[in-house]
Amino acid sequence: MMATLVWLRRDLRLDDNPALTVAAAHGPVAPIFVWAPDEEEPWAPGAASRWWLHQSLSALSAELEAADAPLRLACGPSAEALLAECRRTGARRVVWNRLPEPHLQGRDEAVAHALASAGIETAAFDACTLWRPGSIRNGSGNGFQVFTPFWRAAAAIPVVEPLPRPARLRGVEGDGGGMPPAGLGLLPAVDWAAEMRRAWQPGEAGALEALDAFAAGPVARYAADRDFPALPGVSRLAPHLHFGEVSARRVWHALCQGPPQGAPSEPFLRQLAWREFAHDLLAHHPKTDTEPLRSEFARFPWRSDPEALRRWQCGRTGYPIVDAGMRELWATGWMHNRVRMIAASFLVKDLLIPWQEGARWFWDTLVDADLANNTMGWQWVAGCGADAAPYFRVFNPVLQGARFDPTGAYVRRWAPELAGLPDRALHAPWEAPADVLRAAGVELGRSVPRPMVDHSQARQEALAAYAQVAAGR
DNA sequence: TGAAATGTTGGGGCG
DNA sequence: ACGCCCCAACATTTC
Repeated sequence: MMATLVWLRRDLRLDDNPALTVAAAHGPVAPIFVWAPDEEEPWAPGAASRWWLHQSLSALSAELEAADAPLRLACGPSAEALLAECRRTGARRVVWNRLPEPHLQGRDEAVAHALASAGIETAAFDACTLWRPGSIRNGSGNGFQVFTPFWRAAAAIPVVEPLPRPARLRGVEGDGGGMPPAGLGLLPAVDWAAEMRRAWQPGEAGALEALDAFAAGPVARYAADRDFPALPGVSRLAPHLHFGEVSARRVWHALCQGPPQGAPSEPFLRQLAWREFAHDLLAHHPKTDTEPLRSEFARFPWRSDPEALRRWQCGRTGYPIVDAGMRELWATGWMHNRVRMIAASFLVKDLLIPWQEGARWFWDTLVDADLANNTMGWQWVAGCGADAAPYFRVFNPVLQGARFDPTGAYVRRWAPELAGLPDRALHAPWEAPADVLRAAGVELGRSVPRPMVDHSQARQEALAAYAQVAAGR
């Protein structure tokens, strides 16, 4: 029987994988992943994403090997690699699950066209989001600009039941022994990933373990614990979802039987819906990855300050909660969401550096870097996006630290040079008496940087800059 | 999914 | 006893 190629991209799972399921129902399956970063510009995977992708492909490769349908790895261009694989296996059909990003649609259409021209049948499926892209509409048929009404409309639409993993896969006769994941060159030349290996288990098994662990406890306390970065209060599913190691539909149904509104897990389901909202927004406004959704922000008086950007990136701003967050990001490829908001607000509102610079840094360093989420998050913080935080909503890094890391456990973990300070001094060491600093071994301006800006002054300047934009509206 | 400034209220010290 | 002031606590407004 003729084999079907399954073109895997960010659906690196066997569970709830429509393309794989359809292929398996037809006969032999030849799964293939094509590494073609040029085709994803300007958003080719960043360094942290490449590390994750390598691990995830290794896991999937082992899984598919054991299932008797070995994964083929190839380098782009995608169309050429797929055509070559069709020739090699004798396949006459290629199936895949759609990617949501607007800037990738042209590539996928071109691939489909190239395959069709060669007489190859193709089929694509929706497997990334909870609700069919474009299906959440307001009364007048438009997309939503505000989350809450989006959520109300979405929650009324049932989420498709996830598919079980195919009972049995059959690979192509005598296949195996292709290029190993290392051949793609995704790993960094210098191994900086030790902390990442400790923090994560990429791959479908790791994703399902994370889901089970979250469902078994934290989800019930999510509303209360999610804002405290020192607590294990959040799911940490984002990178698994980004690479499709578990489907959003699987997560939804694992945490929700019956209607979402009123369910104990509703606070978390709402968070999953933010991901949907982000994808919806990006689909409707494909240029917002680089341009503000609110066009008046195009004339915002941003500063260019590479040195300040650098200090923010490496966690040397002098504000402990910001620096702890930026170092957690650098070490583990992830940052707690509460801290993302604080750190992002600091870059945009205290330093007046364009949100695009922050988005680019997150893109390169986050293992869960996702264009829709990243774009929406940064525009939200900057106040120029949908459902945006009004620009005057400026986070005070000292108050936020004291409120959400009251014991200092988070700051002490990621900024250990401050660990000896008493809780009270931890979030504003420059205000501590000299003897307290000495006792803690803290030398302001040496072991610990002084705050690079005065927050209350920076806030005034941010408000003035905003007034300038608002005036011209 | 803010924070600061400003306004209001009420208790207590005190002349 | 009474009015005055101070200020904490809370509410509202403003940025």
